[in-house]
Amino acid sequence: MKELLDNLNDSQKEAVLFNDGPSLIIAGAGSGKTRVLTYKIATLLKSGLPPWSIMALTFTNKAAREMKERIAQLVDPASAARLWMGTFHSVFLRILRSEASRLGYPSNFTIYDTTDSKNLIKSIIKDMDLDDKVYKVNHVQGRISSAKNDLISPEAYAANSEIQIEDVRSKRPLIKEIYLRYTERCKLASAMDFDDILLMTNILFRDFPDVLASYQDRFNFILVDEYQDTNFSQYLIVKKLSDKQHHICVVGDDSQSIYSFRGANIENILNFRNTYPESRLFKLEQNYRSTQIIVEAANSLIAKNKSQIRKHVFSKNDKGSRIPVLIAYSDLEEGFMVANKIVEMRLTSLDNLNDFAILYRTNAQSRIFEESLRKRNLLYRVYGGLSFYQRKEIKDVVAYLRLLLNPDDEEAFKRIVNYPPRGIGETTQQKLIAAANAHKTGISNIVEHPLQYEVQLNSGTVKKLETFQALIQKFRQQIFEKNVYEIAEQLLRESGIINDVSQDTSSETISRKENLQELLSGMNEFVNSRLEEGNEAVFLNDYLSEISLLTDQDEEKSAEGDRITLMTIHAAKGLEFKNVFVVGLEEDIFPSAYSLDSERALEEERRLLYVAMTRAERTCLLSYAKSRFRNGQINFTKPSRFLGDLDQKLLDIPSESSAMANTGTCSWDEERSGRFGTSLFGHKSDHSVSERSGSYGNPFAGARLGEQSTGRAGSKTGNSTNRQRQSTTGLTANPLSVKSRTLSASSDKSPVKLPSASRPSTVTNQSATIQNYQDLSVGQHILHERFGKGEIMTIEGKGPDCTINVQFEHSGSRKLLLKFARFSLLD
DNA sequence: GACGACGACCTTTTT
DNA sequence: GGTCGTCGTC
Repeated sequence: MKELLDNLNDSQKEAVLFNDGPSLIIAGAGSGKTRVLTYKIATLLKSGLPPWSIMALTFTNKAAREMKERIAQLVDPASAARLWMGTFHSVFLRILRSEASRLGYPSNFTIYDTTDSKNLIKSIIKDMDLDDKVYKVNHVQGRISSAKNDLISPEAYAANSEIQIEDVRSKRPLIKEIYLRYTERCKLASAMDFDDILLMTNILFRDFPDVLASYQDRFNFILVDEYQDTNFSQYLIVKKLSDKQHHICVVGDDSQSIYSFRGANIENILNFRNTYPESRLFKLEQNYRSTQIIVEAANSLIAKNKSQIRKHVFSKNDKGSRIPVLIAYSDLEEGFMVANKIVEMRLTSLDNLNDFAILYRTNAQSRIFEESLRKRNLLYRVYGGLSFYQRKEIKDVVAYLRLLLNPDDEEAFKRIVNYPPRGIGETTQQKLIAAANAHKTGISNIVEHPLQYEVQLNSGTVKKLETFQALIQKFRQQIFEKNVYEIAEQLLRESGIINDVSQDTSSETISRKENLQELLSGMNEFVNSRLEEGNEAVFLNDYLSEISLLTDQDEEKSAEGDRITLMTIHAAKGLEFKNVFVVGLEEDIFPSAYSLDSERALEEERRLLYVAMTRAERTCLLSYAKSRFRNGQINFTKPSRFLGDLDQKLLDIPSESSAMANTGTCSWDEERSGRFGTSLFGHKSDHSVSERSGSYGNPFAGARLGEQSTGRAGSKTGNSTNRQRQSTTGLTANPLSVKSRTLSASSDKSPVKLPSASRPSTVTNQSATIQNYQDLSVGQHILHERFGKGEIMTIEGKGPDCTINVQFEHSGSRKLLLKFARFSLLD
């Protein structure tokens, strides 16, 4: 016990040792939060508390697994295994399975994942004859999900005037009806969605006080990690469970609350002390991870947020060096700069590729970095995106398995009743489901006795259904006789899936086959490891329960050697890397365009950057591009306002790039000022500020004001066509793009002749097309809007049809058609 | 009912 | 640029 505590600093020790009542541990980034949690649990175990009386709730399965491992080392593996430790969803799913009957569910109920939910909502919208352009699935699903997280039933939803006003105002008054039907359909299908797991737990505890009491007695101690990311539903579960013994300890950092989009409520942590007035507060403020400069910079950023718990995170590590800001002309160049920087850093250090992470706001941003890293022969690994279990072929097999276990699983049924094709199409499915709904019964009754329920089917269809049923029944009889692997393997063959996948041999189907193979071996592994753990038998239900809550986050495939990590910032939470690139620091990306209309959302974006920066141990680098290819066109971007929030003293902004900026894009500010006069904007243009700022001042402050006050109103309306045009010309310059050629034909008419006179002052106009073709010569240096700096290698043809070959510094060599190419001359 | 072509819309973030 | 859904044809 004593040795245990020797590894902790004073404030950590205090937090670990206080177990007499509720406590809140505010743990700054890198302050050893996990350590405190594990040591606390270890201490509790060593003091004699049985492991099954401790509930520890984490945010991801991975976090739970890691903590278990550490506790296994600190105490012993057997105790660690018996802890009730896991995500909210997995822990309460376990409880729900054993109490399901009280809620009117069979214990083998299905978990609908988000795709299932959306599909169901989609079909309800269709059933109701609503316009799916107005009732967008994502929106409706979001409304329902937040209602559930706020514990608002369909009835309460309909009765809540505030909600109703909102829905009516957004022209979607019938969401209440969709919600109601959705709930009924889930019930008929014996299915719960993710939110239901928490909602149903609350209902269970509300309606069955005896059940609640038994769990209150059972769990002596409840710990919650990442408390800042809990939602109301989770808050209430924890509150109720701990109401008797008051042994609750929550750990979190309000500065790292980044999940409000899925209902997380930062108020939970901010108000903890009101909820538990007798609680103790502990603060862990020493950051052991990062350099002083990184910590200070992150502090300077987060200080711009209004709502937070006061704390002072500090580091006693090396001071470190200032935070480099990489400025690129285009998204493409940003990729090259980052890749080059990594190469450069590895020349002067012994860092492995594992020591580097590229963190971005959205998954879509990964591609460019993948390309640039590939070109540099740097190995990398992309996290996120489509999880293994979300792939079509995998979901198909899983749907079969789900249907075996739960015959009423409507979404699984729809998915596979006609896959592989067996002549039971849309129409038949519709009839079956309509009948199920009409009779308020599960789909299995209808499928087994279509004629009794007066479903109008021709005899051929009935036959086909019977054949399908026979197949399912055959396997269903085996689910508690054979293990998952055996069942799935046989099922793949007999259902015709293997056949279907093997039919054509395009490269895509090959990988589908491989995926199926991987699924099978995963099942095999699952069975074996469960047997090793001492389980007597491992069946389908165990497997499905396990994977229903699994995400790719939890895939532990990271053993594959030395690679650079690419992931979203959300995915990076809780991780640390020696060197971190935070990329795409541009308005509308980071902060996201969706966050701009609310201060709350904006603060969350700021916290997101805080999280990103504090992942770094030694070096944190920030980057942005001045133009970005998005949704099929080039957009000009503004540096993120967050760059301006950071303490400028701590940033390292290359003077060269601000000099380059003057010749390039920034000239549009001169133009703008020239035409309209500075007074209109009431501030200096970006670059004139940044010019001064080499050593002092805030180069981004101007940018921020600028984009807010001038609005890009002008460019949004009148000039948007110009922008599009520009994107086509941009593409034309790209020899790889075939499509663009056809596009450029249509825009041919105007842009060529427009140059100076008739065009309004826009970005487009600035690094304008070159009119005096004779000015060009081989060897001339140019600055291209998208490709950056380059040198002209050859010139071919004359006049507007002249093409030049340019060797770009970071974008390779490209052929540019002069009349379209947008660049300015250097030298 | 299956398949292929075309067009719309898209992008936060995930248990 | 990529995916998903719709529409038209066989």
